[in-house]
Amino acid sequence: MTINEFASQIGVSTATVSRAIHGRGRISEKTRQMVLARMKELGFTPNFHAQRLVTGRSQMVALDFLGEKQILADMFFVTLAQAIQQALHATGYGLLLNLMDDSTQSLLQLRRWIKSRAVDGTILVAGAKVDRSLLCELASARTPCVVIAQQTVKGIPFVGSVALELSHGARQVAQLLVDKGHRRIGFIGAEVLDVVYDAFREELERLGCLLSDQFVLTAGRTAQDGARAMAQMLTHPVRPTAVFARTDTLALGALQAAKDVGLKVPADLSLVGHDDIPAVGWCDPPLTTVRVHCAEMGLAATETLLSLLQSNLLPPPPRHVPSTLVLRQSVVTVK
Amino acid sequence: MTINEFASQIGVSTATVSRAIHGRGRISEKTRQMVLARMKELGFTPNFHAQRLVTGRSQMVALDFLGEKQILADMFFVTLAQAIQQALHATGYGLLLNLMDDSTQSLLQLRRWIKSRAVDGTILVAGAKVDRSLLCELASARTPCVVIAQQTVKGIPFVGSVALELSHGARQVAQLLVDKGHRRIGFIGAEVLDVVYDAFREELERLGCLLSDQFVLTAGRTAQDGARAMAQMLTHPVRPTAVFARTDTLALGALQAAKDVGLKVPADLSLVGHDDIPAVGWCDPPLTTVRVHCAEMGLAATETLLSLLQSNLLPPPPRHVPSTLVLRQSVVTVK
DNA sequence: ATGAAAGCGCTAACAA
DNA sequence: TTGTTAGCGCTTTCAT
Repeated sequence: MTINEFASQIGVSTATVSRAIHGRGRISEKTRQMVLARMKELGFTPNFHAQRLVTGRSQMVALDFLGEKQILADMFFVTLAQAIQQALHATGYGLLLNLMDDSTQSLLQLRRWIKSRAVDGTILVAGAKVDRSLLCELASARTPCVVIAQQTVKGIPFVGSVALELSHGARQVAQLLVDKGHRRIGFIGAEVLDVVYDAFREELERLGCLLSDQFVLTAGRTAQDGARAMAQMLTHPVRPTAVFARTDTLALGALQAAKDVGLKVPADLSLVGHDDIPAVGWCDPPLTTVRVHCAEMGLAATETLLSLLQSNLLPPPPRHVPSTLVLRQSVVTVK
Repeated sequence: MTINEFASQIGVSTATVSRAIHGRGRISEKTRQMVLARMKELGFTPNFHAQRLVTGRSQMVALDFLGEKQILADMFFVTLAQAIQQALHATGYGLLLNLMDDSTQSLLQLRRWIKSRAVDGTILVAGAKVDRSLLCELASARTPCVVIAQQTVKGIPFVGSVALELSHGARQVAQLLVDKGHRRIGFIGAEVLDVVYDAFREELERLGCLLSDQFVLTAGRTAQDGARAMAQMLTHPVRPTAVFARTDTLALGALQAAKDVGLKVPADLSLVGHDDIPAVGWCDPPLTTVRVHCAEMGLAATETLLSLLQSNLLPPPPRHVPSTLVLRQSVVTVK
């Protein structure tokens, strides 16, 4: 059923129907209620595309990972996407998903969606490094966009920013360990020594505790990598009393390796992970770790985007979502 | 830029541009290439909504979980959604995501999308139980829909079906255990004794091995639940030689509990999980488990939907995606 | 407060 | 082979 058929069936003009639907323009409350009631009764729903064509807005937002799904692990994704979708839904926007493996493909699709006006705005998940020129290009289409990344992005019109502040949790870990009296501290990194490592080392230094190079290892992704790193670290004549692993997966492997050489965690060795994956909640002992607040990130990104959508003029200030320490039972005061 | 402006700028009619874009209708290859080239040059992209309005098809598909996200765990979601999105992308369709918590809300949104023609079709993830009347209602809108569930759905026009055959993997586990000489076998269930349990028990019976009630426990979701169940099972004077846990999470807890009472896995007790979550690949020992093929499910669902989209006439036969056994190191021949 | 009518940008008959 | 034109279903002036 079209608005024409519907309007003539209930004996009003299409303009009146439209006014009743949107609640704007002059219309008496009585007619409005009548139209709304009969819409339900006759099951009339306006054609989405006709509305979009005439208003020029699609009421859709794209979510794109630019092929960098690894960086925000799978489990982060669901929480993030759900938070975004629900926040968008509340304001009548829909979420268009782009999960292409290849970032080039991903971008191609995104550009087409923007140029063809299929989406009004974009949420980009950028991981560690942000391609500023890409953002400038997107901005040149005058379509709002917000970037979730480890850094803030400023000074590009139409581009908002949500920064995942991993340094915060890392500093909290440093503080915790120093508070508990640890002085020989190890770090097991993922492929790259990143902002977490930097912040951790800096904070330790600030607290008067130097991170010795021999206790800093770059391991990899898997639990086996973590186990290997821990085993290697434990070959030193003077062992660390606490180890911070860049990911929970590494930490889990490290935990196993420590147990394998007869060490008790946390009695003989304190251990801290990062990410708060479910498994670290029920290993033995449950690991102290750092949590990334995905839902908050999603919400912040959505709010930023909605604000850009309403007034492209003022780019809202970057939002920060710090990671935070989750205390469990794998850290004790050093003997 | 609109098609009008573009067409007059390059000196042809809008019809010619449209023909060039879609490659149908009579048009010389020369003009076609020319138009395409100038499109790139001038950066003209047709307005999505105008196209949709006039063709009456939205080139969008909705993915909906009906608020039942628990059932397909988070990690399944990403693989599934990605497979679907990529398969859709290849045929020019976009994916509209619906992750609402509440199934009522979820349905409301879905109905609006369908009625307003915002989507051409739907992929529903239904988990264990399928609401047939709901499907009939959706079908009455004459919008294709495919259901991913544990059962097949047949006989509803416009409704396709992809069945996740968990019974297959369950039977493989039964066979494996019997092959390895196990006769006293335990089962740790999640909240409900489901198709996995049924198939497992049936297959055991078929192989001449009865599952004793005292070795069948209904535990819960968490690893702790699994640990508790295993501890209880091990209080029996005659212990099982092998245990099948309904989820890997339960199995991981059970593994810990077995170790805690001094049992070696698999030497003293064989253990099988279900779901193939990453963690079971790197625990000690790596667990034999059952894998659910999410990407295949997504692909099958998408193919089914696309076929329905092309010809609503013949509902394609239900597709089956069996779960399969993943052999690792937690099962040995019984002594 | 309500109605008439002019588009929104595109596709697809129909004409040429 | 190409152009002309009538819609697609809606919103929004501008009249009334």
